[in-house]
Amino acid sequence: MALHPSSATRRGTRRQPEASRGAILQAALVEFAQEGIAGARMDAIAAAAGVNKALLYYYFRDKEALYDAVLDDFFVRLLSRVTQALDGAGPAGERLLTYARAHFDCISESLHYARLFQGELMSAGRGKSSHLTRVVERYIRPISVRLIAVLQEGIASGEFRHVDAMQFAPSIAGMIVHYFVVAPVARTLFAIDPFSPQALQQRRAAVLDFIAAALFADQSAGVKLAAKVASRAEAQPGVASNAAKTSTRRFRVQGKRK
Amino acid sequence: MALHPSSATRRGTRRQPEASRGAILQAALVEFAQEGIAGARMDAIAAAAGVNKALLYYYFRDKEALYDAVLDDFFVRLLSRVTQALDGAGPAGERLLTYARAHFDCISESLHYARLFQGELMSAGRGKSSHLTRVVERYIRPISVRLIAVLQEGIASGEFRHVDAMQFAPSIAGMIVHYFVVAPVARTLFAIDPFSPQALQQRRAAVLDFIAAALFADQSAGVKLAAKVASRAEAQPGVASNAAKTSTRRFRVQGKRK
DNA sequence: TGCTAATCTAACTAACTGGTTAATTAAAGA
DNA sequence: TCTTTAATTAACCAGTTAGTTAGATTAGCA
Repeated sequence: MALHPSSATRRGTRRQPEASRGAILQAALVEFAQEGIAGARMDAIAAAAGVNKALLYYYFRDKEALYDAVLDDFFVRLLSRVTQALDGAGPAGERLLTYARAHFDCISESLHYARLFQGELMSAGRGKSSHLTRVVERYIRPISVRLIAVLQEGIASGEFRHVDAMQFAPSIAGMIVHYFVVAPVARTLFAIDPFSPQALQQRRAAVLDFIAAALFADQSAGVKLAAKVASRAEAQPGVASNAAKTSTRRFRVQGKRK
Repeated sequence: MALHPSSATRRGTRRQPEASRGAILQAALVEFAQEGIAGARMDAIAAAAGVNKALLYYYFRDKEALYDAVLDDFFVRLLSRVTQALDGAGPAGERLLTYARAHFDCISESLHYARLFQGELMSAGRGKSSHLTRVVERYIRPISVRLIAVLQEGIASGEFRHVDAMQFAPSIAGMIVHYFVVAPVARTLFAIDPFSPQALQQRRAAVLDFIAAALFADQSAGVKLAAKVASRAEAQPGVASNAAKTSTRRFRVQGKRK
């Protein structure tokens, strides 16, 4: 993801703050997803982004701040997209399946994020992780609240079985995310490319089918609806830009720790 | 997990190879689960185990070998227990739900393992991870083969819906494992202890219910069976020893890498 | 043209980390 | 008792790695 891969980059100045910041963010995403926050190397990120390592500290306070920025970059998109689905019109069943599809699609479009987040979950383990707490409060809680509301709505209307929404909501999310995390296993187990367009499409259908079959009171009607939602054409065409939405203003807090 | 927490340990020798090796393995499990293979510190493991760091290298070739040993320690148990369930007697539905319960219980009994494995999945990311390949071939493939067989048996007999077994099998496993990974989220989101006995029991019931509802052709019969299997009393009482099953013989391969 | 602020880098450092070595201790034979 | 060997440690080392610093380059502006 180097900025000027081959061109004789006039060193010492490129004067492209947006591009630099974006390149750093993108490189950091890949590195963090692959290695985890502990395994990620700032040198590697800088090299992949094609900038000097010090520039990372110019734009981001430190490793942790860069990590937070990468997380935000994804969750902002996820939240907007998923909320749109959950707050839409139509019966609870349709909204829920539309949400599931949106969530799935959002991850397939930027494959690194699933592993990135799993990594964060790992290190969160025992003690409160400030990263995780932030993400939960800012993004996951709003999603969760809406998702549970939709579930309860469907249960009340008799469209869904009488499930425990507090249990069912994370189950759904888990079902969606899981595939992307386990992909390496699938690769060696079934000797396939789990991220090929066909594989992804097939998986998406299977996930929606699974959820619908488990949730709807009228199982066969649910399954039919799931198939419809799964095969629907893409709604969002471009989804706008990736990163570089926050101001380019660099960081520059001369607060030395310790 | 220090060996002799407070007693004036006669330094220089404890002459308890089994205990030392076990303490190292246990400490390594906790550290690896919390920090990932990259974040784990050999010094920290040694300190937690109450032994000198060099002893880690006496019993295990290097960090990676120790990591492998920790993984094996869990998967050996999981494989035996889960295989027992899948190869048991009775109709496919009962065997499948029994398997799900065994898998869930196996993880709840040693909570670190879920995160440990997720960590491995993460770092496996792109390039083939030798750790993961080993685990897949030795443990996951055998389980997977049996699980798929049971699924197909149930589908053929009409007990299950016509699902894609290759998709459904990982979905089940994901459903089971997911909770333990997402636990940190649940902790901050719902302000509960996701590992309390009640929470675990409740979750187990929900997982079995979810699976049964999605899988059985006769949904209500499946759900009923799931409830029965979930509330069944424990089968295994002690499950024998934890680690220290492999010989104590230390490593001592003077093969320097590089 | 010269000043100022934003952008960017080479070179450095202090702390850490995986791994090694040589020595020490106790138990088990001979 | 003497010797061997398994178990264990203190002290060390070489390679990394997050983070810093001082300075260079350029665009824009007065």
